[in-house]
Amino acid sequence: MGRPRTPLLSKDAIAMAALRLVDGTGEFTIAQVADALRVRPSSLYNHVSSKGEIVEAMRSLVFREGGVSREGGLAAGDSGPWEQTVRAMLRRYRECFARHQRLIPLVTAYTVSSPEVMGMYDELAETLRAADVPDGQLLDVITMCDSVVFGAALDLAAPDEVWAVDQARSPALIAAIQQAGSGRQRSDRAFDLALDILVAGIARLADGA
Amino acid sequence: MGRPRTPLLSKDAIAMAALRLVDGTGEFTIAQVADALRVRPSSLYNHVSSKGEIVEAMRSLVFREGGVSREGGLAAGDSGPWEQTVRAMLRRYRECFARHQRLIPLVTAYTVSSPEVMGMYDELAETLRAADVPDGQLLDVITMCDSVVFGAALDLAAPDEVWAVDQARSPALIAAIQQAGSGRQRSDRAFDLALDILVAGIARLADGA
DNA sequence: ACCTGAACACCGTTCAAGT
DNA sequence: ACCTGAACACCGTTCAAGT
Repeated sequence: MGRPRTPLLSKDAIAMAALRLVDGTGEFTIAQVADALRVRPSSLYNHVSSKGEIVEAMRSLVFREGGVSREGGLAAGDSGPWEQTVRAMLRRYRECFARHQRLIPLVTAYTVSSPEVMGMYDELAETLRAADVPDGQLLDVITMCDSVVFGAALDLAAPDEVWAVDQARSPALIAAIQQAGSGRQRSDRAFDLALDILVAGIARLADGA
Repeated sequence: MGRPRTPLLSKDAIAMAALRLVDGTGEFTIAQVADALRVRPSSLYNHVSSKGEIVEAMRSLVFREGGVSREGGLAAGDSGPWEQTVRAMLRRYRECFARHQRLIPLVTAYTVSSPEVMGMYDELAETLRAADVPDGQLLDVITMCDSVVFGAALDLAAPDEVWAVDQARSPALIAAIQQAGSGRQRSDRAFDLALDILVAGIARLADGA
């Protein structure tokens, strides 16, 4: 066939096709992506150099789609109360992956931080510093925020049977599971509670406790 | 060759060989495991039914090795202050994976909960209930503990370059990165801080705040 | 510059055949 | 019951050949 007059592929097009596959099945294959784009597998290598690069492209795509990389109305310069800023940022961060839950295990495998994520950390750092968190603990707090967001996202991706009653043996855990709601609602509520605890903890640090 | 008089393989032997590979390279292959055990790839299928089952076997092995599944001196019946019990449990949980950091992304892919992990959640639930955390929030708190532990373990597994100064653009983040120590120490300190925040937050819940 | 077709080394898994 | 050898369908990746 030779070269087409206008390119059939692009990195973003590849990422979008792969993301659609991951959303649907939790996995993707070079051959499947090529099929979806009506192209031969080897053609992809004119635009990406490995399967891992496609994963990175998907991560970047998801962040751009969620508006995390943009300098939006919640940027560091915002003069509002830092609690609300932090809550909004972490919520937005989690929301990105809430829409693409099955991507989470894939990006967890590589912990490379794309520029989009770094921009998010920059914002968070500015906000926390403005809230008087000591420099020496800034990175630790950010690490915990990251853990909570990623944990919440993973929790969101997990099938409902994670908390299977029949596996639990203690009365306390059985009661807890029975009180809990269904998948998405429970996960959202758990995240809200985590944000409460996080913000309260940060406030204590800022007060020099 | 035919059947040997005494079996050459067992599930645990396979898991141990695979774990050694993962510890060394972050990956494992059926062929590699077979080679390490001086056996043919197809032989493994007399003891496990898939590659995924080997991952599960590794998870189980790591927990047994770390003593998480045992009913140890820190069991639910312990009458000491709940803060210390919670701290010790989560620390022990994280420690399991600290010794096998590269296993983390693999077990994160499947979120199946083995009996060993469930036993850990049972203990945690009993402790938190005894500490007067309301039933309705028990599972949310457990979810957050899980997030923090897994996040800390992932953080431990990540290469040092996660927080690459040259990627950061804000003064606050650059300062934070420069103040932070090296890999293991920083990660340990971050986890300690997370435990502080976690325990303080739980205490607030228990007080009915 | 960009798509193709053929080829490469490797992958996980199955199963009849051996003892 | 348990290891083997051969086979299967598939995998990611490379590269000379085409336009």
